[in-house]
Amino acid sequence: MLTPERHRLILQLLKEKSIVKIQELVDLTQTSESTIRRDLTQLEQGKFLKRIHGGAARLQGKLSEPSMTEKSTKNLQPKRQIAQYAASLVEEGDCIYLDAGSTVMEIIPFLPKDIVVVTNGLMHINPLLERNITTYLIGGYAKQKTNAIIGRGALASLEHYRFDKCFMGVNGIHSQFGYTTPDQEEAMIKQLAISLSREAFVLSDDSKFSEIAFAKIVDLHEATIITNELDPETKEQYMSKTTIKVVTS
Amino acid sequence: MLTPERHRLILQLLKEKSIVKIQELVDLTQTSESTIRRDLTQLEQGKFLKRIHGGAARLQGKLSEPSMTEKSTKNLQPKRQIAQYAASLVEEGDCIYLDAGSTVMEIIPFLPKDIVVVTNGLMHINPLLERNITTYLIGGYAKQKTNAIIGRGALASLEHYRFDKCFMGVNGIHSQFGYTTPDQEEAMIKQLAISLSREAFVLSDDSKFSEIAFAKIVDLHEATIITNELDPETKEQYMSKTTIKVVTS
DNA sequence: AGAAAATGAAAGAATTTGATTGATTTTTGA
DNA sequence: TCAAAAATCAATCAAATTCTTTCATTTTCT
Repeated sequence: MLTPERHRLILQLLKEKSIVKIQELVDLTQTSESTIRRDLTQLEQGKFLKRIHGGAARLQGKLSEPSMTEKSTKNLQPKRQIAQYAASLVEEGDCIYLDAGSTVMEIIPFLPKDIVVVTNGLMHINPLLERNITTYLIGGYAKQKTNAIIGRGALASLEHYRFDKCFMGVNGIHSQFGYTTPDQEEAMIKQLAISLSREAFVLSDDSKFSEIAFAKIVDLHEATIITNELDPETKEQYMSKTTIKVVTS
Repeated sequence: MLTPERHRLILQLLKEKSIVKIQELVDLTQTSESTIRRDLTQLEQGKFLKRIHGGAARLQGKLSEPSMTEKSTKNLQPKRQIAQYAASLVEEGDCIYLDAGSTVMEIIPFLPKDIVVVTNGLMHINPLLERNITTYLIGGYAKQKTNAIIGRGALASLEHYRFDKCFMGVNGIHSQFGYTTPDQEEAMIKQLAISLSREAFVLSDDSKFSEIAFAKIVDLHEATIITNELDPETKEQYMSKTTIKVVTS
């Protein structure tokens, strides 16, 4: 991994955590402790962070919102592992579709730069543009709650594209009904995007496996699930119907 | 657990409790009594708290209150005056187009709620959704520099709409060539949006009137210029070709 | 290929930590 | 009130962790 890439990852993590341990960064970047130490030294010289014994701390960041943020960061680790693996599937030159949603957003820092991204996720735009990734946005109705573009116009807009791969988030995965999401409109977008892709991937941490179905959106056969730990019973239940890639820490 | 992280937890607990016992902190941080004592000593030296027998107490003055940044006075900038007037032209039930750009964005706080907005400006989305205004986004290529959606897809996406009014920003206004903008792609979007509107308005403070033309985008006849002060000579120069509404303070 | 830069590993120095000990303070109970 | 008991405290030390420095190896650039 290139130096600027590592630096970017480190600073990104610091935006969320305010304090990071060396070991976390070693895991995140898959490099040695020495390299991380060198990175931290450089970043400190550039006044991007402050080194502390055992890791690094954010400089100007807000120290005053631990309760909510702290909780979300604990749930962030599996999400990020999944995202990192998913991003490794993307090859240079690919044209990919990114579904709206926080899980899928985690992919962005790990994506190669020389690709084209199409998305209906408003939250994705800034991180993508900051990385200088060519980005197309689906047109249509802007839904406030999920920051997604949906509706009839979105479907029409989406139809003009074809994708090498698409990465979808879901609210739940149901062994019989398929991937579920509470909004029929969003479901239609997801389904269309999947049908426009040569390969489809669903990002889901284990909490999403449940037997509560809201809206059937697509048969399990058509996509690969990328998830973290999964108890054997659940896995067996799904394995006959779909491909499951389990990302371990 | 890293030292600053413990310190943060201790101070946070002190915000809620005003007095904390050593044992509470041991439980909270999962460390030893010795460590907590050392932490308290350090935090007392830094004047963050006062040690008391059995624990620590919050001290009176709150240093941690970064005084709220003073909201801008009632001194309305020209941009805002123009925006406020422009917004007053919008009636309930209207469907309007908002061009990308910071000048046009100023309109948003003044818009009536019961309208439909279509835009190619990524920066507009959040303020619009926060006001619960129904918002549609044009699809297409996301241009980083101006945070605008442009390109062939954007034109196609735009074509499906019709507007009661549209509000455009410009880089310059040229008496002969018309409204100018440095990007041909953006110019095409602007031109199409204007042609799809029953009425078109151009928002421009006086600094935009200049004789430097980059790209002609539309005849002056088709739109009304909303601007602030304008010297008589300039005004006369344009008046025969377009409608000018001058907003005064 | 050769030079320059980046990387990973290792050794010793420095820091942090937890347990212990004895001193000090607070509480208890007659 | 006073002394014993209990709780808290500061000081110390050894173990664990982390840090810096150094050097050989790999990668990258010319």
